[in-house]
Amino acid sequence: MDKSVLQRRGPCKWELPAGESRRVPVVIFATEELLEEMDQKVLEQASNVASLPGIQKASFAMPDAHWGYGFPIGGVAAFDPEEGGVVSAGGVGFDISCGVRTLLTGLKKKDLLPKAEILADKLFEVIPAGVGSRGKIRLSPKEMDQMLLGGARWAVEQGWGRPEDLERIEEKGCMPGACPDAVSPEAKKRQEAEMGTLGSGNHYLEVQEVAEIYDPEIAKKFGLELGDIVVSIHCGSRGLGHQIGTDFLKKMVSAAASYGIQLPERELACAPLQSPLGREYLGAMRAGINCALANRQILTHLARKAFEEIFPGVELVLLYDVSHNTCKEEVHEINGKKKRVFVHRKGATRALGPGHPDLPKDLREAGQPVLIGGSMGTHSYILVGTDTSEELAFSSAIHGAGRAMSRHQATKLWKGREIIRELAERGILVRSVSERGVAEEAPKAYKDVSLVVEAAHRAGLAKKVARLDPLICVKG
DNA sequence: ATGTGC
Repeated sequence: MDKSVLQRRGPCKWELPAGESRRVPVVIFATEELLEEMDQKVLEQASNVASLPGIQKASFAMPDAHWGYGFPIGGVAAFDPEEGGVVSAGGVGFDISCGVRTLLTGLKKKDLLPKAEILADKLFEVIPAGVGSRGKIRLSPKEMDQMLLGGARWAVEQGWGRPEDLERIEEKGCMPGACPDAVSPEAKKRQEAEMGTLGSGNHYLEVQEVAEIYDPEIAKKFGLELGDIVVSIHCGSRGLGHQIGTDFLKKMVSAAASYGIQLPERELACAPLQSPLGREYLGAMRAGINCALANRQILTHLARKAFEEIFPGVELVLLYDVSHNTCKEEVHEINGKKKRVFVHRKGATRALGPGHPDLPKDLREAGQPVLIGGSMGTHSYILVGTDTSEELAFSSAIHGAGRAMSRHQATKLWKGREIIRELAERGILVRSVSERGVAEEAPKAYKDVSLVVEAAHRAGLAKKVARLDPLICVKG
């Protein structure tokens, strides 16, 4: 990125002032090094977002930001409905409520290693993965609507989990305000057999080791010790979320003119929060959030079954579940005034600081666990929300590394089989339905997640707690 | 990300 137009506001904070068509400044959080590597498109896209009606405070880009559809991935933007604020399908992303959850197992690495191969095989057997993968669950139209209304709470009621899991999920596992009627029949049809499936791309289920602890006090509160084995699941709302995105993008493109919104480009398609289309999208998107929460809950149930077979009596306890593709109604202090705004986080994680009332009681003092998924064969991180992130970026932080090259480029450079062998030599067992998928997800096809974590930590967006290293990776 | 796109 050409940083000559930016003003430095701190060691990890850069600003493009409001002006031209920008109603608010663009704020990029990054080290100088990450900023220089960042795609110029991030600044263009964040600047376009800054021109949308009703935007509050600033158009933000996180240290892991990269070029996305309309809004940058790693973008955060809040809109006030009273000031003509908008909601945008491209501002949420196609994989609605894609996110990460991490489960504690109580096992140590030495317990796991003798059974790692057999556990990898078992997990791969019970977790359907890959493009278009189908699970064992079939939802009738009535059940589909109940799932879209109830999220992970619905899944637990069906027997796929425990009530205490819900305490450790945003919105207690059920996003209010979902409207199944706003979800197209086609979207529902695509999801009929996809509950409890992992999908493809960078979605995974990993068995990981707590490899380093940076904040012993918080780690203890999270139940994390060095050498502990944890399970992380990264996936989203599958075909349903994707179809909702597709459907509403189309609707928002054709409606923008009728709402008198000047779009700097078509991909920024949006609708006023107070318009019928805006409300309809919010209802559908919230249903998509519930679909993702239910999906991760069912995958958790499947992982528990696999673990029970290999390690009888072992209990998988949910540490936390975060979403990183959402638009949520929240109260934030803006210019000294508490306001009700709609915060788009696209490839950005909510990161509530210590004491926030929305946190479960036993985590409130510590702050929200912020789960940062790595890519296959690389580190993942657990961070915690800070006191400063509310003021900095509506309590938001990074979500992961982000790609460094295209899928196509990656498949030219590597063969899946070789990647699997190299990872096995490093003690990482990969199970995947697609060798090409493995090549596309090669560790070096991604940016170094450690650098973006360091930048988020230094910027004050979230604080480092622990690093996780993969041992088993189940992929699509 | 996606019943992948060129």
